Amino acid sequence: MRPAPGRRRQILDTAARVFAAQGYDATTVRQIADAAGLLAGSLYYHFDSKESMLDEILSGFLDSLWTRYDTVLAAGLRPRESLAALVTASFREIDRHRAAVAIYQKESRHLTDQPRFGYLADAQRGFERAWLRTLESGVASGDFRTDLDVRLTYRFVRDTVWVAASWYRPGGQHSPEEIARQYLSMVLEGVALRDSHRTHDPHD
Amino acid sequence: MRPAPGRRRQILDTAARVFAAQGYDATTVRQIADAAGLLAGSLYYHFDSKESMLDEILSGFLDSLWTRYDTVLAAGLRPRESLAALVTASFREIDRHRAAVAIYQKESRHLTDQPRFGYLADAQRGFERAWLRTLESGVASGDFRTDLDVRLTYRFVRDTVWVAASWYRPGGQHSPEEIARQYLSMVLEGVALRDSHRTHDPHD
Amino acid sequence: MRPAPGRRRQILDTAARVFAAQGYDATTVRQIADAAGLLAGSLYYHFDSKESMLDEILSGFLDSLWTRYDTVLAAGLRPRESLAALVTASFREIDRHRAAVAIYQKESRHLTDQPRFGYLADAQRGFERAWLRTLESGVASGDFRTDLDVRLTYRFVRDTVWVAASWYRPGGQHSPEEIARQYLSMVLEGVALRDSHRTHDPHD
Amino acid sequence: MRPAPGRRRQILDTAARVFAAQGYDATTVRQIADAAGLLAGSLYYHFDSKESMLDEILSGFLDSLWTRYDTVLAAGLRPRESLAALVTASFREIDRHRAAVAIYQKESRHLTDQPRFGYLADAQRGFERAWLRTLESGVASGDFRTDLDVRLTYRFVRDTVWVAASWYRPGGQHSPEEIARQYLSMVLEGVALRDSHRTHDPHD
DNA sequence: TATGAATGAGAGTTCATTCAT
DNA sequence: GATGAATGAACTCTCATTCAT
Repeated sequence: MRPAPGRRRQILDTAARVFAAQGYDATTVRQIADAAGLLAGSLYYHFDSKESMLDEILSGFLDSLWTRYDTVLAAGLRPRESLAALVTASFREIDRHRAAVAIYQKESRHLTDQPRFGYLADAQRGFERAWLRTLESGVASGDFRTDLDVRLTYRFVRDTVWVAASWYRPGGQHSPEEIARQYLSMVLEGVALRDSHRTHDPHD
Repeated sequence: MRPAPGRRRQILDTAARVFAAQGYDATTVRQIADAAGLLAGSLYYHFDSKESMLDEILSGFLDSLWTRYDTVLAAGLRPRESLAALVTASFREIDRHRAAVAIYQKESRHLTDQPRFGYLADAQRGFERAWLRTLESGVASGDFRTDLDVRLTYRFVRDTVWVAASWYRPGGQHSPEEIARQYLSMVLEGVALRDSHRTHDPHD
Repeated sequence: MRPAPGRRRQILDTAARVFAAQGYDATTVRQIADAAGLLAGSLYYHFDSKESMLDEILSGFLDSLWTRYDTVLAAGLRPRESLAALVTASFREIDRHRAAVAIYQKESRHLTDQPRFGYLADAQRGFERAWLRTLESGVASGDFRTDLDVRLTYRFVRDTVWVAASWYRPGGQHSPEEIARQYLSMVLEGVALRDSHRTHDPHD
Repeated sequence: MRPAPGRRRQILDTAARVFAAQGYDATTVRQIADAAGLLAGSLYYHFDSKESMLDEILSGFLDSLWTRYDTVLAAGLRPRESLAALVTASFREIDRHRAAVAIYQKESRHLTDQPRFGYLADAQRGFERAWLRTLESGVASGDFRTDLDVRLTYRFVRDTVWVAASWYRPGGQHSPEEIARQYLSMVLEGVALRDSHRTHDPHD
């Protein structure tokens, strides 16, 4: 009698894993069905198209991500702390939705044109606004360097975080928080040795 | 009026552009043919298959890239200079082979399994060796920080450079050298403001 | 109303008929589909490929044929009876698998090179062994003539039987047994009139 | 200045060889061109289509064959000698036009429908008339057996000769005349041993 | 005579999707 | 909820043929 809410989720997770591994276009619904243990046709009882699976995967991930981002942005933290919180939140989402993140990175660019995926462009604009605001207020407050192109810096920070999804394996030796800390250290303090590194650990 | 030794190249460049924009699997040979100004079937006069176009695009790019990397690695530079030279060479290649780089990033992961694209895995191992060696000798020489996970740093530097291909547009306001300089500054010195930034420009 | 375990068979029989009539290469899967009453693409729900249909047709025929031949060869008949039994069995198979036999004759020569159809060469060798053994023991026993090249005779008997598939129509005026009897009479006794033919029918 | 009459012939012979080996439909004009040492497009300087090559091969063979048959039929031989002469003429043609004969046997059945190849049906009817007349006059003269179905006997004799083309290799150990003699002996006298075989060789 | 490049029709095959059971 | 069979559009690729050079 239960409509089996778990089955849907399970199929969707399977689909996400396969999409992430092979690419959306290169994945056939049969492969998803095989991996989920039913026949291709049966998927259409749960979803009305392959595209709608993709849609649900991506929008689910973005919803979850924005919930976290909004919390951070609403907290009124100082620029450095805000940036740290955004990065940490991002790595936590990579940890939880690794497949979705990988799909997002591979497919989002050419999906944004389709009306159905208009929210991808919205999200993109949202990211840009959030990061830029954080960076600019950091520059204003004297937390961040002035001599860098702020758009370039924005891209640098953004990419720096998200590409980690392409190699990060949940359950590996690094926790998302640990990775976030190291990434933040590199982004903020740089890779080159300097005096401060000799005397004390630059990250708390 | 020459019967076109360049026709092959022109078709290949077109294919690369379309692959980069839409993804390899999502691109049809008709789209390539349309963009190149001939019929789909006519492509097969010049190339064996869609896959062999991809092959030629990727291997051409990697050959070119390794030629530059090898020159840098053979120069015996000090770690900081070596890293700077590798980054600059990378941005120059991104500038020259933007489409190929984008394709490489999107498709290489799932292509490495196929024997035909085995050289992708070779290249990957080569990158790893080159970057790690550079970073490790920099750590040993006191140029780079000791408190960072070197593998993590390798991935950070590597990805940080290559994702730029996803937004970089040749002919824009930044030359590859200029972008390389700013990236290097961020990677080496960090984004956060510190004393040295106040008094003088740490790069050039 | 059964969902059709017979559908596969029916499609395969249709394919065999079309292959026999037009030749394998000249037959399109669309023609097969039309004749079977479905769309071309739907054939691939039942079969892997056009080639696998051919494979199944030929191997099915050869299996059936060898079942009969083995029975005859294991019976330990005297050479004349053995030859008669092989010929009769052959005509019965022609009657039952006319299309497959026609395909076998037209296509087998150039298929034997392909690994997938290696069993065709095996069958060929098996035929040769069976017929030669029968003929040679008949020569030894004094049943068959000594003055003929035994390999030439083997080919004569073999071909003489199988080409009949090219004009034989099941359900015509001659039963396979009747045709076998007349063929055997011609092969064994010849077409020319001789004394024995004047006085009595040499074959009962 | 010579239009190179030899080149045409050479290409046509090459085409015949390839058609015979692989089947007409399975042969591409490129394969013919490769084997003849020019490019596919260049064939169309000599012939106006692939089909016209086939046409020329088959009609050339049939013209040659009928020239010989007509000579035999016009000679007013007695039935046995006439049959012997036809069989011998056939084996000589197999020897001279092996490829054409093989093509004729494989392809003629489904070509007869096409208007262009109407002469194949004519030839078929001509064969039937010639052989039947010979056999019937032999039956009437007491040379051939009465107790056999004359149409079946016709097919038997006809097939018996022509399938030899499928294995005969010119320049092998048997001359066409030798093969004709043995075939005639089998067809006329049979394979079974009888008194006459013990005392003298039935064929001169 | 031959080449190189292209055409255009059609081949085998794949695949998302539908639907009666 | 799931299956088995089918659809129909689109795909990659092949190939006979054309034609300017």
